[in-house]
Amino acid sequence: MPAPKIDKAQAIAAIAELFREHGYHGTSYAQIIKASGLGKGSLYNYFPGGKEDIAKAILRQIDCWFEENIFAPLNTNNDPEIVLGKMFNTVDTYFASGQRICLLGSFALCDAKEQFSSEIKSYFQRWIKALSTYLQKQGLSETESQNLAYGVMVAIQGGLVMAQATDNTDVFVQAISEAKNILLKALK
Amino acid sequence: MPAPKIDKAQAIAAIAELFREHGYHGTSYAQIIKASGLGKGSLYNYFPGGKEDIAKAILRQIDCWFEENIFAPLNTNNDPEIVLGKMFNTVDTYFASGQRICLLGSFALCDAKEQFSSEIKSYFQRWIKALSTYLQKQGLSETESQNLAYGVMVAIQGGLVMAQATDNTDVFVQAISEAKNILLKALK
DNA sequence: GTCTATAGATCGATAGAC
DNA sequence: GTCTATCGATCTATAGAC
Repeated sequence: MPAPKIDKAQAIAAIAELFREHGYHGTSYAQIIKASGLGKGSLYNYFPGGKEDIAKAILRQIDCWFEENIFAPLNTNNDPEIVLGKMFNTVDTYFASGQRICLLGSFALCDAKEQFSSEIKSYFQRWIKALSTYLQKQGLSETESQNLAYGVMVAIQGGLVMAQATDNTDVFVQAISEAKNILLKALK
Repeated sequence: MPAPKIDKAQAIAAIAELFREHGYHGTSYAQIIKASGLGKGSLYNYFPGGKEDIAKAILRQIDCWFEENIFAPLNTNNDPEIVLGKMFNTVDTYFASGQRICLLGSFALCDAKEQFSSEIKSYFQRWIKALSTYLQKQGLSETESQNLAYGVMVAIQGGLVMAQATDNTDVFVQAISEAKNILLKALK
């Protein structure tokens, strides 16, 4: 049995960019077929549940990526300057300095809050948990750590919205830079 | 000629809530008819350009509301504690402490960025302009005023996204409370 | 000016050939 | 397992009666 011409993970990633651009309801199968390189038959073979199934696969892929590249690296005791610097760098790269949106934030705000609410909640709560746990291990109180972690998420999501709204990546870059400084200052 | 049974502005406001809930692409004429109380004929009579026309009327209504209730009151020299306190109170009420989203932020992030980009840009830039002008009149530099104003917008939009994502209004309330404190501290 | 009926296109989803 | 053809439903928009 030969390997499929188009990798499944690759197709999911391509469709994810579609969803980022047009939203969940704004994305049609016609677009999905074109972007993924898969026929409708293959799509329903891979994702029997249809569009919702595709979206959940995308959210799972994103979840895995963040687990590996953002959440897991926070599970350490290393120097805040390095650990947090790395996190914010990764965030900046992942969101292309604000040009690329957060699909979970997008789903939460507009499109598909109810449909994917458990995935959305899990994503954000695990990020907050990972970050605040790290801050606690650095000596901050539970309350302060949580508040700071929420503040970081607000800065990232707000930065993404404002970067999109004003077509200006500086807003995002500035927002996450300030968020980082607040954390480092609190740990001093 | 009798007055129309359903006020046009009232219908627009009702449809706006639909868009907030389901997004632009997620909202259908069937829902619009039901929510507005208008027939399809009336809708196309009021808004010949169809759905896009309706959305633009909504954005205009929102724009007017903010002009009157947020932007204009900033054009004063009164005490920051009062002026800014009032702005953040109005914001908190308008967005129902995070339960009600910002339609322009929603459009910017997900649905309809290109379609309404000029309306979106204008809304945010005028808010930033109004706020930073007030801050300048209170003695801050142009750069600092602008940075602070952007920070406020990031906090509001990020707070809204996170409140929706985590189903927790505290995030929003906390975010705008901090944003207010940062402004007042800078003006001290 | 507002309604109903319906057009024409596109939607998500399925069936059946290969 | 992947394709094309096509389904019924729903979409936005229009036409025509009143």
